Amino acid sequence: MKSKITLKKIAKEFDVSISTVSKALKDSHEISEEVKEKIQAFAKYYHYKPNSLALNLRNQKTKTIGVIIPQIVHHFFTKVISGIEQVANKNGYNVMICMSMDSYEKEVLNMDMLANGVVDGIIVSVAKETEEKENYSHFRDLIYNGIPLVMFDRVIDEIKCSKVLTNDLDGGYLATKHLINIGCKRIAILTTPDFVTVGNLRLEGYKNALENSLIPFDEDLVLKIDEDKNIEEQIKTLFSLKEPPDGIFGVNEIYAAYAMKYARKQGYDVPEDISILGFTDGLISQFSTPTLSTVAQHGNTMGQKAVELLLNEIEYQDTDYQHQTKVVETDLILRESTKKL
Amino acid sequence: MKSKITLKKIAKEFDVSISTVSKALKDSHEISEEVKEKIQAFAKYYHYKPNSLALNLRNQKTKTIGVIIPQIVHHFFTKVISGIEQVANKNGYNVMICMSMDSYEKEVLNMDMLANGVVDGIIVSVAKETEEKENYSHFRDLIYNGIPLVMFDRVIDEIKCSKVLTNDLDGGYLATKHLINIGCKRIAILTTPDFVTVGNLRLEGYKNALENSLIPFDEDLVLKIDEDKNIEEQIKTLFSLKEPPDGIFGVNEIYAAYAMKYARKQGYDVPEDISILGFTDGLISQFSTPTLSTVAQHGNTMGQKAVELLLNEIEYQDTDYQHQTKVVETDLILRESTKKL
DNA sequence: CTGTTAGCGCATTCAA
DNA sequence: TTGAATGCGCTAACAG
Repeated sequence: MKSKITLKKIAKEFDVSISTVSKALKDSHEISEEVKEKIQAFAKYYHYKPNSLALNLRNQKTKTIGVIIPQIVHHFFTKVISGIEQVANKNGYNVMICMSMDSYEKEVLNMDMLANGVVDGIIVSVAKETEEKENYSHFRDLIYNGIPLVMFDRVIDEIKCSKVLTNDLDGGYLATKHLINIGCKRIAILTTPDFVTVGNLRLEGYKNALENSLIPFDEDLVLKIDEDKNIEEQIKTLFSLKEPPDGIFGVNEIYAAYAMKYARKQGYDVPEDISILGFTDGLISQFSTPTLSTVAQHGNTMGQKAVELLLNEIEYQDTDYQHQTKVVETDLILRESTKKL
Repeated sequence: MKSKITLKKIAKEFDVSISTVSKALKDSHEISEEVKEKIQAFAKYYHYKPNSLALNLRNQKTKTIGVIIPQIVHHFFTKVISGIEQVANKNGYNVMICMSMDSYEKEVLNMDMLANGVVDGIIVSVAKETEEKENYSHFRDLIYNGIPLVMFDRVIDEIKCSKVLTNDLDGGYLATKHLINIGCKRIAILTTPDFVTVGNLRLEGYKNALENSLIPFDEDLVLKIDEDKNIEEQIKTLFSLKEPPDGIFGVNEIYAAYAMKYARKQGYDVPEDISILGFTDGLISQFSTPTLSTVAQHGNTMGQKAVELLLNEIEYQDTDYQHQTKVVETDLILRESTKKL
């Protein structure tokens, strides 16, 4: 293995000091043309590149931002990351992605690792387990240590930092309202357990829409999916009701897809007998049959905004910068799984 | 902003030397119990964590591995990354993910950045543009500089490094053979442009299967998709043939899904009139209607193997370690889009 | 025009 | 038992 070329080695080669080399490579006017030329030529020939670690240590910054997401196998997060990459790169920053796998412990480990000088700032979408445990001290530590933090999508209200979120309340409302408008009378919602904030907000939006249309809320139509158990089995209960639903709102596309699959298997026609609406515009929605109407979440935009906020904080680190919360609106994308108006 | 606590600060606090603190925190026997105790307590209270940059610089290693993938919005890559994370973490390594966006330039930039001391080794799946340009000097430089490199899925034969690949040839064969077995007479293939190796290999497998069954190869049934153009339009040509296909093999699940969508729109019954088979077992395959039969690619396993190979190389860096090539076999997953045997 | 020195944060060898 | 010195690779202020 050839070890990398360093200033020191170049210096030895020409029998000059390290700083001479450093300056020569920066094309400093302090150095004679002659020396500069030969040093530059030599460096180029050997593909000299300053060692990032040394630079980072010296400058006390790394020009990279860390991202911690629960799962990468989710289309939404994948879109967010693309958005993050785009604007980070444009601003000369690199991106380091870590996964918490929705585990509190892994989230803490990743944060610790990133916080120790590895990145200039961190973007997080909180792990489910962290939301469940409500143990947020690692975020507080981070902020206390002066490392800029931006949360997106799954955020913690109590933590004071910039945030980017989907208008989940509104999204839930939009979805439900649309189902009502096309004539659904019994609208079920497939949502997450209570501790998942975004699920809760979408549920709130659902309730608001019902109330707004004077439709009584029926507890039986709320199904909180436990992902550790068989999802189909859980959906079954909905269709076993005395009065089964004629409309279903799934708070993510997987739930909606499962519901649609089950309904069709039971002989329901979608959307004639039952309309189904999802959340997040992923590939499943586009390729399922019938294609799935859904509330689009604009993951790309969220990622972009998150970086913008973070870079602001990184630059204004000393002055007292005001934390901001950006809300990204949702859109209804109507496809085949819901009846036409 | 409170700046992070360092050995220096602790040293000043107790009016001892930095090295004393360093040793105390390592519970060295050289330091008196008394001093150790108070220093450790202090460090704990202030959440002291050694600065990674400094450690890395000193140790000349970072305990992180870099991954460069073309796109993150692909289910396959997402699975690979999960596999990589799993075994990397288990071995105390962190993972840094970069995207080349299938661009040669971004691939080079990312590699340069990772190579400058940021990571101990790199795992790559080559960008399309790089395959097209056949410009591989950045890989050679990397190897020349002694940085371990492992390629997966989209690999370059000429570059000498460890590799993990899907048995694309066999996968293509399996898929085609199955279509033949269930009675398809005119089997079309939806593949990539020539320069994409994996597409080519799957096409080879397709040809082999035809030959093996004494079915003449028909150029008209080979459609090389240009992703920059409208995909549906391109698929249309296949169905406008005098003798349209009764079986379609798509070299990835998107192509297969598009084909199925189009066929159904034209009134074909899948699988009665036409059988469709994809490659890569992603979400689309599972949730489309009918569900898509496919050649499973085991992305997770590939990721795991890639890290294993890389870690080997990192450890045996000085000795002359033999590069290995691991082939991950494919499996046929039969669902509803192909006729039963 | 060139070199010396100091420092970023840490670990380690050697000296006291 | 403690500390001073050295080095990882680099830059920048300051001397010469």
